[in-house]
Amino acid sequence: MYEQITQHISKYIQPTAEEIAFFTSLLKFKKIKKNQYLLQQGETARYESYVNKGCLKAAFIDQTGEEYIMQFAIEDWWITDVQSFLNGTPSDLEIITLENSELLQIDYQSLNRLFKKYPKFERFYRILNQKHQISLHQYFIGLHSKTAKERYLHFIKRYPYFIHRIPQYQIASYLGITPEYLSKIRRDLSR
Amino acid sequence: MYEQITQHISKYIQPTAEEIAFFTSLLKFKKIKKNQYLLQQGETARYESYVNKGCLKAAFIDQTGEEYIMQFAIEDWWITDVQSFLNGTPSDLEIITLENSELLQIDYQSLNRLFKKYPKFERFYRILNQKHQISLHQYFIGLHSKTAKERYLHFIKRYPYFIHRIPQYQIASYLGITPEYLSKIRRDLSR
DNA sequence: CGTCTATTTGAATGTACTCAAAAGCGGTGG
DNA sequence: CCACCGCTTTTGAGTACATTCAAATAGACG
Repeated sequence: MYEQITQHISKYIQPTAEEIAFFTSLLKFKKIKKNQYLLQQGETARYESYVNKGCLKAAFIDQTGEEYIMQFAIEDWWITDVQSFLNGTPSDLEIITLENSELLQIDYQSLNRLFKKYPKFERFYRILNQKHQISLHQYFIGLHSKTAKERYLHFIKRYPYFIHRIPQYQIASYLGITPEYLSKIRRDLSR
Repeated sequence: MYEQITQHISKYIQPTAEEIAFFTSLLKFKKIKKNQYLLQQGETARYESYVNKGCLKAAFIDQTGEEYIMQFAIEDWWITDVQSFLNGTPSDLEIITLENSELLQIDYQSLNRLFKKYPKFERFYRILNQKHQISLHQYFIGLHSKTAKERYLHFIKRYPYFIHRIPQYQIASYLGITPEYLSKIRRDLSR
C-alpha cells in the first residue's frame, strides 16, 4: 500500500527505513467512491490527501452556485484546501472524487509531530509546496492566454492524459468557459 | 536595517539572537530606483527579495509582448520567480520596481546553508511558501469571478491600500483586462 | 431498450476588446 | 508662473469573443 508514496517521497528527500515507517504510521487509508465529497465548502480541511489511485477535483463555488474548478488530482498528486488545512478556517473549496479513489491522508497534528520528530520532512513539504506553487503559476499563465481556444490547446498539450479521463464540461469549468463554448471550440479545431 | 525583517520572521518562528545574526549576515541590501528591472525574463532568479521599503510587480510577458501582472509586493512581502529561483532555470517572469525601493536579498546557496545550520528556518520558509500559495489561491478565485467588475470590486476590497499606490493600467493588467475597460467599469460604478 | 447524463447545435445577447482620439495631470524648463 | 511634454485615464464607435437559453443528438449504464 505504501510503495508508491515511499517512492514519491524518495524523489525529494532520502528518508531512512525508520523515518518511512513513522511517516506511514501516520497515514490513514481511505477508499472513496466516485462523485463523493471529500470536503464540502464550509467544512475544515482536516487532511492533506495523497492520491494513490483515482481522480479528484477541487472547486470553488460562488454565491450563484457556479462552480470553478481550480485543480484536478490524479495518482501521485496531493490535494487539499491549503488555506483551510493550515489555518483551520472553513474551506472555500470543495473536493469531489471523479472516479473511485484510494487516498492516503495525513492530518495537521500528525504532520506537525512528523516535522518535530524528523525535520527532514519539513524540507519535503516545503519542496512539495513550492512545486504546487509552480503549477499554480503555470495555470495562471494558461488562464491568461487571450482566447479560450488558446487555453484549451495549452491544456491538452500540458495534460494530455486528462482528456480521456475527465468529462468535457469539467474541463470547461477548469478553463473558465461554458461547456457549450468548449464544444464549439473543438468543432472549429477539428476542421 | 534589520528590525523589520527580524520582526517578520519572529511572527512565524522563535529564533535566538545568534540565529538572527547568522540569518541577517546572509542578506544583501539593495537600493533600487523606480521602474528598474530586478529580474528580466530569461535571466535566472538568483535571489529571493524581502521588501523593506517600496513596491514591485512580477509579470509574465507572452509571445506578443503582452504583460500579465501576477503579483504586487510592498513592505513586508517577498518576491521572486519561485520556479527560476528553485530550479535555476530561466525565468518566465520579470520583476520591476514601481517605486524607489529597498530590498533585503538572500541567494539560493545562502538559503541552503541557513537550512543546514538552523533547520528552524526550513520551517519559516515552508510557512512562507504556504502563505504565498494561499494568496495565489485567493487570486485565482478572484480571477474566476464572472465579470471584470466583480474582479475589480474584489480587488479593491482585498487590497484597498494598492489603489492609491499603483497606476490603474497596472491594476487592469493584474485583473486581466484592458485599461480602457477598467476605466469604463469605474465610470459605471460611480453612478 | 429506456433512462439519465453529457455533448453538440443554433440564434440572440452581452461582455470585453481594438483602435483612435480627447482630456487630465504632473513635472520641467523657459 | 505658465507652457509644453510625456504619460495615464477617459470616451466612443465598431467588432469579436463568449454566454445564455432551448432543443436536438449522442453515449453510458442498468
